[in-house]
Amino acid sequence: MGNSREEKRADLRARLIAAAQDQITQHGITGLKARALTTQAGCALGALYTAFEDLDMLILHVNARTLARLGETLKAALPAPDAPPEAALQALASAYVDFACANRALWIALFEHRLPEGVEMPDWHRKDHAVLIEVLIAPLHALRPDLDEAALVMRSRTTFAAVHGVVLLALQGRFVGVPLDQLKSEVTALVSAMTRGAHLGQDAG
Amino acid sequence: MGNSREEKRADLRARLIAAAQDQITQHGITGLKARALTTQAGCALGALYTAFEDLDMLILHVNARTLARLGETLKAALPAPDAPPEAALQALASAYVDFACANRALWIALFEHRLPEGVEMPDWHRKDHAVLIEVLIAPLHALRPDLDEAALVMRSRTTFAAVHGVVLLALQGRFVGVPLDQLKSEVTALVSAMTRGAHLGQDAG
DNA sequence: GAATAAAATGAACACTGTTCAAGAAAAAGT
DNA sequence: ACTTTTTCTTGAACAGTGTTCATTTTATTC
Repeated sequence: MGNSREEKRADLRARLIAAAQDQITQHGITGLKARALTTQAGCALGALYTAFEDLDMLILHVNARTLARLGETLKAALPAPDAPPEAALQALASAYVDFACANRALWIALFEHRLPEGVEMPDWHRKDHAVLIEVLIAPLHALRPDLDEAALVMRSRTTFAAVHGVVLLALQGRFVGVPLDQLKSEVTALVSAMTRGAHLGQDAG
Repeated sequence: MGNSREEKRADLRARLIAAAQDQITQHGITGLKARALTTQAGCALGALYTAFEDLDMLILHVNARTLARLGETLKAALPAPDAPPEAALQALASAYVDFACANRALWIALFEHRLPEGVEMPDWHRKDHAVLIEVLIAPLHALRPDLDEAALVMRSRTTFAAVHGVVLLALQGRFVGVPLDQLKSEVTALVSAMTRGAHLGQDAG
């Protein structure tokens, strides 16, 4: 049995990720503490640092899993490819709101967690974020066939960020945020306006 | 001289707020440390807690000043009241982007700072956030005269949050954020689309 | 100018994330 | 099967937080 070492190590990492996900779900990202985490995972405090570089990297693994789930949710929400682009964008926005509400603390962790100053995000995690915008390119292309690939990528980021901003301020409970019971209708209205406006206008991309 | 006490106390508070603002500007909100702060303010560590309840409340005072400056910037950017609403919204968005870029760390502090779980924002600071949305009501009313006051307030929050989301992800340097050199053009395009779409459509408010 | 009240001080405390010498466990050698 | 060597695991100790509070210093009052 040459893989007992690796098996144990993989098991420890999995237990730590699961415990971290549970702690974030229960107490938010600021409530994630190394001691409570390792106790729940059934290992010693120091074991955390044999499995991951530090707490930040563990959080990145939790975020990677959340992003993967979110990506699948968005893809599942896409209507048929020949559906009108408005329908696709509304379905994606609706699925995004639903996911954020149903996975509140984990979703907020995606955007509130910040690496220490000077620490760059590792490459393996950068790509995980692409799921947020890649599904937008096809409907936006249908809406704006005049834009080239680069402009479409930019417009995807902007479109995502606009919807994201509304959801974020609402779920953070900010004073200027929309109340939760009006979040879906406001997002629908925003996507509706953006879609009609984009359809209509041919601004400088 | 009965006011020597109060004068000193007010001076200490002012020095602490100024030092905190400077520290946040230089090192971000996570780089604000009680010891460095009090050293720069020229007082003892414990003096901080005679002037403010805790560090969080001091940050709220810094944020209040930032919001006041931002509010004046937005009001100064407003065109004449009879200007077309598109022009007003574009001017406000442009001023918002400029302010965020020119006061990056202080602006980010407005939205990245979170009170400890269970601590509610004090009343005196809640109202400070209103400047972000109150300037939007008039142009949105011109754009959508069919909406009542409550719906206009909601639409103001949503419109603000949409622009805010694009600026936030860009200035945080998130992977899905728009690059800084394209931020203004993308925000312009977003406001343009939202404006035309709102002008056109009469969705359920 | 003494007595009293108020405020400033910084060492000490409680709680973080992280490290590392010491011990336990596994693998290799004979 | 037992020893040796390597590897991994452990949790006490460390460095860095925000916050408190007995003590000292300062301001006000009589």
